[in-house]
Amino acid sequence: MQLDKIVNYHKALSDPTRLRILLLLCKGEEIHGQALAERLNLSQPTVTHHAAKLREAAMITERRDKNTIYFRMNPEFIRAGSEASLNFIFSKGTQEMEQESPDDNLKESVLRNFFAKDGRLRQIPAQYKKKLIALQFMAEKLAPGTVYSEKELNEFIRQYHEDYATIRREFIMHQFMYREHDKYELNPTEMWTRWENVR
Amino acid sequence: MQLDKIVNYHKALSDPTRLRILLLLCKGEEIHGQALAERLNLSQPTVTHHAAKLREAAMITERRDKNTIYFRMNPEFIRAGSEASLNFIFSKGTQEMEQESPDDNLKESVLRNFFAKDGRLRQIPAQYKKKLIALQFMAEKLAPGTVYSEKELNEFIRQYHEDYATIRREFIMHQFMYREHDKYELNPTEMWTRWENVR
DNA sequence: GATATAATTAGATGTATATCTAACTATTAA
DNA sequence: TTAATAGTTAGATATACATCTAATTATATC
Repeated sequence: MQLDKIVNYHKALSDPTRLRILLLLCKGEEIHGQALAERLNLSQPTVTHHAAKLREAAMITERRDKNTIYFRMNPEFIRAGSEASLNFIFSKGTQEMEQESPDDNLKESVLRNFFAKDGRLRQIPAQYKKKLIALQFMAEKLAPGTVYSEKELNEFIRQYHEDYATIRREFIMHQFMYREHDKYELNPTEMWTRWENVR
Repeated sequence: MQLDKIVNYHKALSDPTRLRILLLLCKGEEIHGQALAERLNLSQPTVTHHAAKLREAAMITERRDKNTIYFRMNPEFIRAGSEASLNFIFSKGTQEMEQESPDDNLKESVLRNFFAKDGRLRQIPAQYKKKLIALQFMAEKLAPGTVYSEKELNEFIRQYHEDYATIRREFIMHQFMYREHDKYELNPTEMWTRWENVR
């Protein structure tokens, strides 16, 4: 999973000792383990520990000469990780693909399986994605710009399901509708919950 | 301390749940707490917990409407943190200032206090920075390019201090000298331990 | 004032991890 | 082969923190 790599990148950099090690290496010089331990006032095993983490994240490279292991910074990987992280958070690259079609097959199957032939909702789907599909399907039947009283809205929902209270709450919860002083109104569709970017 | 801010930035991003929250917010939409909790399959307190961390790192902003708190991503700060982190690691900006003068006052005082009038080292400084100053002072008296036998080097060090074994080891440890088959040679001064970037 | 809803705080629990000392391994050199 | 040196591994300890449930606070509405 992509996410874990990003997490590991930031874990590697979220410790003051490791940052200080990188700082010591940032001039490009090589420094060996014992020298690091002494400079940082740490034991050798602790240096080994941090070196392993930095190596796993490809932030340093190592060279052996006799008994001594010299560390050197790997700046390209540090920069690359930073960029990958930003791209991930801002969803560069994957955004376009997932923007469209929230799984049309799923939508079809939910409409087929959860709604009876007479249009009523058999049961409220428990699974998150499916529930949203059912909610959206019903919300689309409401008139944009119209202000509904609670009573009117209950009546509307009752066309589909007896448990209007739950569904009314879900409409609010997932931002299909907005409530003010017991008056209900459809939100603009841009605000309707999106599930494409959940992953 | 500057270091802590960088650590906190990466801590904020080193948890999969928080990354998923940012991912949900990355389209610029607002999402409120309960919706986040449901989407991520977490309890509301857990969302509060993560929201607090993200807010501390200025990665999200919050807006209250009635009882509900809506979160929105703060992309500028996420990018700014990334840049600040790289600048810190690669020591942009501070590098020039600290490049010079490893604390000339300290150097003077060490040379004055630890070396006698006849030039001998009274005692090996225990404090790291001071020890390096004393070592460097002595190392500078060695001839670059010259290969010393262990005996010769011991004699040289003895000019300064009886404990030539310790000082010889320190010369190696801190990369003032290099040893191969009992032959000792001065390292190029670029390799001499630098302390400017320890902080 | 009473009730409902959203969020926060408190406290418990389990896991992750930074650090140390002691023991061990690997490499070099006498 | 033995001794010395650098590094690693094992195990202990303490702290950080992600998560939950239960109780509390804050806001809005009747």
